[in-house]
Amino acid sequence: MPTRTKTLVVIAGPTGSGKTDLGIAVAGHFGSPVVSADSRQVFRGMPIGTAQPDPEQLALVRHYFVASHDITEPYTSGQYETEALGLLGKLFEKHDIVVAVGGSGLYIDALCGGLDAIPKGDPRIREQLVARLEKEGLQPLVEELARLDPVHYEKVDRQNPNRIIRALEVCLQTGLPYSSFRTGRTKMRDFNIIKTGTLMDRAELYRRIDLRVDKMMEAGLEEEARALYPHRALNSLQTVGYRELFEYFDGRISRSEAVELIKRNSRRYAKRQMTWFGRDEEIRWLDPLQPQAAIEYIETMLKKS
RNA sequence: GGUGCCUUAGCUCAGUUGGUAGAGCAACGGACUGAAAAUCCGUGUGUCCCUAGUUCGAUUCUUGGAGGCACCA
Repeated sequence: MPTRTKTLVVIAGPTGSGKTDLGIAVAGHFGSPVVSADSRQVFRGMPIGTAQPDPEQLALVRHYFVASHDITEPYTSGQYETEALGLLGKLFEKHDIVVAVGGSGLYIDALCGGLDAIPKGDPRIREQLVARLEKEGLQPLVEELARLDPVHYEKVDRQNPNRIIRALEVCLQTGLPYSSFRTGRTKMRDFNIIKTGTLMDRAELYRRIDLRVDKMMEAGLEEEARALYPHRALNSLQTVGYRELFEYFDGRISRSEAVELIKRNSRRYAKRQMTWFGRDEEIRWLDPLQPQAAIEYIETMLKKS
């Protein structure tokens, strides 16, 4: 096995926990760029609601996958794996250390361990399945999956339309069961990975989230959302902070209700992130407000490898 | 000061003809392989304001108190 001299430092964690600042402190210290692993910050036109690093922060450290894609592009975790891996190859030509910062657990897993080579869904097949779901309900689709892929049928969450449709579209498209693509193996990367996460007291995190939503509103989130309203059906806008404001624009809820819902949904999102990252035993949990301690930990790990 | 009503989960409240209680929201736990800030599953977390009675048994009835609201002074 070749000696791996390059290292990816991962900073994961829930929304609002201080990943961006910590990432900049760490990357700044090592003279590294930051590769974002965030399924919403990749998009252009939504800087406030997705809490992208601001221009000042972007001037300090080079960032990738921030405002890099158009909202009309149906972005996926698989595409992210390919693009981020390609980019890392280039970045490692000039840097020994690259920092990945992000809250999308699936994206981080795709980057660190890889996704299986399962075909991306054909949009037409997906459309048909969604239409059937709306007309016939979930049950017929579940039964079809039981026929086409009894193995996956046993394991899958049969009440989750997204999972059923995804598995079915692969079966229909390839003529092979979805489960036959699942290897259960993690891909070996040709770089070292130091995985860290931002750990924060729950009450403190929620306070910060609530405060940040108020600041987003002051910074013009409403106007940002209004400009995106025509695109509200896009997947990129199925996003906390926008959906709630769209409801307000539609007259379904008041402005202050929208703000409260954004806070609540951000808290729930943070909780889901904590559940995801909590089961990753490779993550070393660090205090995001102590960048110096984080840097020391990373340096210790670098010496070991 | 007087009269009436109220006090039950984090919040708003329901309820128990006396057998220690339940809704909504909030919250909490979990799942997750190309939609993942998405999607889905699960869970009541409680000095029933305090006190003394009546009672086998009081959150429920009675006495006294505390706090709140309304009206009358």
